[in-house]
Amino acid sequence: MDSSPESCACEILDTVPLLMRIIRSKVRSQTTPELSVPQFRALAFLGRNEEAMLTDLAAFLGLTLPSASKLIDGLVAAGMATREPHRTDRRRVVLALTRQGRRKYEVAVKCAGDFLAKRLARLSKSERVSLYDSMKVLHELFSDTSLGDRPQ
Amino acid sequence: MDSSPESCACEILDTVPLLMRIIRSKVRSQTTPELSVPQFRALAFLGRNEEAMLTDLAAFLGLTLPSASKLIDGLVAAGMATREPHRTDRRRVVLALTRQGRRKYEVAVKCAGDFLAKRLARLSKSERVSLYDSMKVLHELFSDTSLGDRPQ
DNA sequence: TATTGTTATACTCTATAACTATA
DNA sequence: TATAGTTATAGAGTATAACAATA
Repeated sequence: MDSSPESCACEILDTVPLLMRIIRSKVRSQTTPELSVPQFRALAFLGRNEEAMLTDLAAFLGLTLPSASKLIDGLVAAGMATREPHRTDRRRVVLALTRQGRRKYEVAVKCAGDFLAKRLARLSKSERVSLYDSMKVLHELFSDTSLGDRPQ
Repeated sequence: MDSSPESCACEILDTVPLLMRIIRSKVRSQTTPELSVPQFRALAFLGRNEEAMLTDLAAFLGLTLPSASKLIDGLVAAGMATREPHRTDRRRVVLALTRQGRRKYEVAVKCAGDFLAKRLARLSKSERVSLYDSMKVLHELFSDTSLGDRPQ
């Protein structure tokens, strides 16, 4: 069994896009047609970041400020997010999820998680231990990677 | 250390999107501004599928036929793909990569692979063995998943 | 009649440019 | 002068509808 860095990289390139397609499909089944993919990613970002401002969100999504602003228009109109002026710096807006927005996000993630867990139950205990460890290792190894991202 | 199916699913949901962002970023750095993401995915599909017809590609990309047709227009104009009439069934078109298109795809994948491999070299041998096995297991476990995909 | 694909048209998403307001 | 955000406008990308050609 080959386990060179190159072979591992190949396996990751084969497997990660497959898993991502599955996750995206399950998430979308719970959010479309209400939310676009970028809107859902915004929901996820706002769920993890308290008091985010528009510039933060735009950077995360790889969008320009005008595009992020319009995207938030949609989330606010859908009752998923709020846009408030900042208390001290009145140039900023403070973005947050509504209760409904948070719930929508949690339900979608749970749907994907349930599907994965059901499949993972087919594995042996030792396979799952190895898998769990490997995911932790990967997360640690790549969590500091900076993405030379769009927009140009 | 918890290794229930649910915990494993959580780790996958944390780690896979992170890895996917990294892979996408590296691939894009080699293909933009020439190719859009769907065009690159089309390149990958045509690289893996000989004699593909337009309907196959549209299904894989989750696009309608008109959208897939326009996307191929772009790849043909860029010299990355060819569109020929089928030999016996003259309703069909046969899609294929040009040498340049194949090369573009291989270079982009190699760039992402090199980045991953460089990082993976930091791991111990035993960590890589576990990782390699886990990727194989995941690939096997989810390779038959059908995606209830767009378009509507 | 069903299948494969294209053309015509409209809508959504995103970017650039220009602007307002605040620090 | 620099920063945070919005409005106006134009360009990609995608969908639906209507069509042509072939099986």
